[in-house]
Amino acid sequence: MELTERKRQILKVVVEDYIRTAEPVGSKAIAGQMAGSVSSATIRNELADLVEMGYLEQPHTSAGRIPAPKGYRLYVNELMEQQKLTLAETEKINQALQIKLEELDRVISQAGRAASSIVSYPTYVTAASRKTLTVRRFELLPVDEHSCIAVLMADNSRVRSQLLRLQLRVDVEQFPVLVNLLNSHFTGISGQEMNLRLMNVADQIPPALFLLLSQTVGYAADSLEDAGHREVITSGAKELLKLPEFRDADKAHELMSFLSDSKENLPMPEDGPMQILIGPENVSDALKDTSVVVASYDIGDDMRGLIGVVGPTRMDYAAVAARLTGFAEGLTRLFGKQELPPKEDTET
Amino acid sequence: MELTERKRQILKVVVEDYIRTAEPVGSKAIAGQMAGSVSSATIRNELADLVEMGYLEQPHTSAGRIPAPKGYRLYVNELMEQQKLTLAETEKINQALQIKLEELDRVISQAGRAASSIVSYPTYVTAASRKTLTVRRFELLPVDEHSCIAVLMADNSRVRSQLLRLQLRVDVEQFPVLVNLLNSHFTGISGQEMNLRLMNVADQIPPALFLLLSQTVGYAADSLEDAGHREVITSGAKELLKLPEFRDADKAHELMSFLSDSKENLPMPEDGPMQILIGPENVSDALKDTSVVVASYDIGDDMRGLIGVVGPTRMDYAAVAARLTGFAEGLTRLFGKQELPPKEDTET
DNA sequence: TTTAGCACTCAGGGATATGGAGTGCTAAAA
DNA sequence: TTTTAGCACTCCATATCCCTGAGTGCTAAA
Repeated sequence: MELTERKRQILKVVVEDYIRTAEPVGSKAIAGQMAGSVSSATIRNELADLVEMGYLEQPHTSAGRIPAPKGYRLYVNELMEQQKLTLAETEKINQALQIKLEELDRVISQAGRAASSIVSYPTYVTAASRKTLTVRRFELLPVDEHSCIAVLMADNSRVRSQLLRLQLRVDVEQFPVLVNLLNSHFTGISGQEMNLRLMNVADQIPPALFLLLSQTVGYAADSLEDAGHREVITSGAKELLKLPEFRDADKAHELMSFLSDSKENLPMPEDGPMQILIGPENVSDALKDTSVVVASYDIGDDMRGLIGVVGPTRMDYAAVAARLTGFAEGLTRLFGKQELPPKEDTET
Repeated sequence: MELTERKRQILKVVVEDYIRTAEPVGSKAIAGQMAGSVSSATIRNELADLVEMGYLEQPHTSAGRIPAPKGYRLYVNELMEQQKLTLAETEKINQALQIKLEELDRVISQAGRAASSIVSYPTYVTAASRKTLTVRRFELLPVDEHSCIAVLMADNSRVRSQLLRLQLRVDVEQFPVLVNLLNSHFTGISGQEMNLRLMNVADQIPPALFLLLSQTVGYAADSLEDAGHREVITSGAKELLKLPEFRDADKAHELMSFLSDSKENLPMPEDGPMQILIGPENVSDALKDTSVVVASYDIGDDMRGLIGVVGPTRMDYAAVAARLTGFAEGLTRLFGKQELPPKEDTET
């Protein structure tokens, strides 16, 4: 059977109506919205065809039709009109992005919350490095005879520091030696490699120094791993409760547990700036009845972040996609504006 | 009317039964649990008295009784038996506390999640400094001509660092001068005072230096404020959905919004190691129908943290109190074990 | 190919029974 | 004076039934 232009029109109306009302839509309502060009009886014939072709579903005889996943897919791919953000919405997004730049992960989590409040669905955010991070520079600052501060700067210009406890006493004059060693042999390599090289120098320097060295390297390796790690932050799960499809507490609980526990399983598509996953297209079972819209944004320094929205299959794809894209662009701009990850001074 | 011992017994049975089942409890059931010493008719007389005295309530004629807030209060104050944790539970708590010590706020949020999973109610956690923090030591490490790293160590031994961008070129030789100035004039004082002193030195040093100085001081002041700030982290809100009293999505949504938005209003009692707030005893309207159990724990360095549990008025006070106390003690131990906030090395 | 008409289906909602848990009260027993 | 058994009464919860209205599928005419 052929998918005529009229069928497509009808499908579009059904999807958009159902997105709005969450109620099955009937032939009469469709006829009304199609400017009276055809009668409801004709629509009914078309609807029957669309059901047969798998684009629509019927909860029971004598109910209206609701879109099937295949119908949503067609809608998203071909029927959906690019929605433009109103000035007010753009404004709102930009306002939400007036984040004081601090720790990267804080920005991420704030961004998630802001996004969630804008699309009013739960969101998840993540930032992942595209290439493995390395340390660009080490520094060790003696504090007292029991401790010193290790400072390291990654090759994405992020700085971390940590107080280290000295297991064995280390002479202050030895510090420059150690720092030299670190900077000459442990920069520009991955955490694993660091640990390997550590073995090589084990018997070439005194034990006290080696202990401190391995502490520092251990800290560095951990930091790198941490920064490269795909931490996922979810927010706004409570928005689910507003939706009629999650008024059932059990369902809501199930999805919320999934969102807060098994974050590794959240969709992380690699291709393109935006992707929409509809119902059963999701791999995770918990998401089989929901749809996910994911957009990616660029952080400087070869990092790439993802920001996703989880909602019912009947979510307003056009609106969410537009807002999310706007948001991702905003984030890219935000991070692009300054290569270094520093703060903006509040006053002075 | 007098509150006889038997009335107290009955009250206790009612509270505990209701906590377990969330259903009004009737005279017959009570008689059964009181080892048959009296008949249900007698119980009924007593129940009527207890209602009159305000300890119990009756949803409607011909229903069983449920505890009134006053009844819970008496139960918590006098009737409740100190519950001892089983070995398995202690074990579970200790296991949950095997947290790798990293950033303090991460520990806090992890602790919250762990606690929530143990008591299966939503929790909130916070850490607040008892006295104002100050910087003990400053350090500035030149990176290149556009940037340098500021490292500062607070008087609670926590170390933070940040890449600073140089607005004006600063000669490398000037760095020690600046560090000296910082360490001699800006240590041991609060953030506000720092900004004041900044004014005083404004015209005594070259502009380039002053700019960097004020950047550093600004960063320090921010960090101190941040650390002293009462950030509240909530977790486990989804647990609410399991409870019959929150099967109504609207109610659940309301409370969850409160938990995630208006964190400042969460109860922060100052007295004693533990406190229980029952229903209307809560100040916030959103908590009028819920109870809160809060325990405090000691972080070293004059810091004090709070960990609270939010649940229905019918929550199992004895169990929650015991677990929460255990948890708070565990946290105190955890922080006490090592004055310095550093990590334990994972390997080597 | 489209439309009007008509019989048919089914979910949702309101009204109406019915069962059962639990009470309050009274009068007798301890 | 306190406790207990007995009994009538209350009221929620559940099930049942019926009805309405929206919506369909089909047929026959335009």
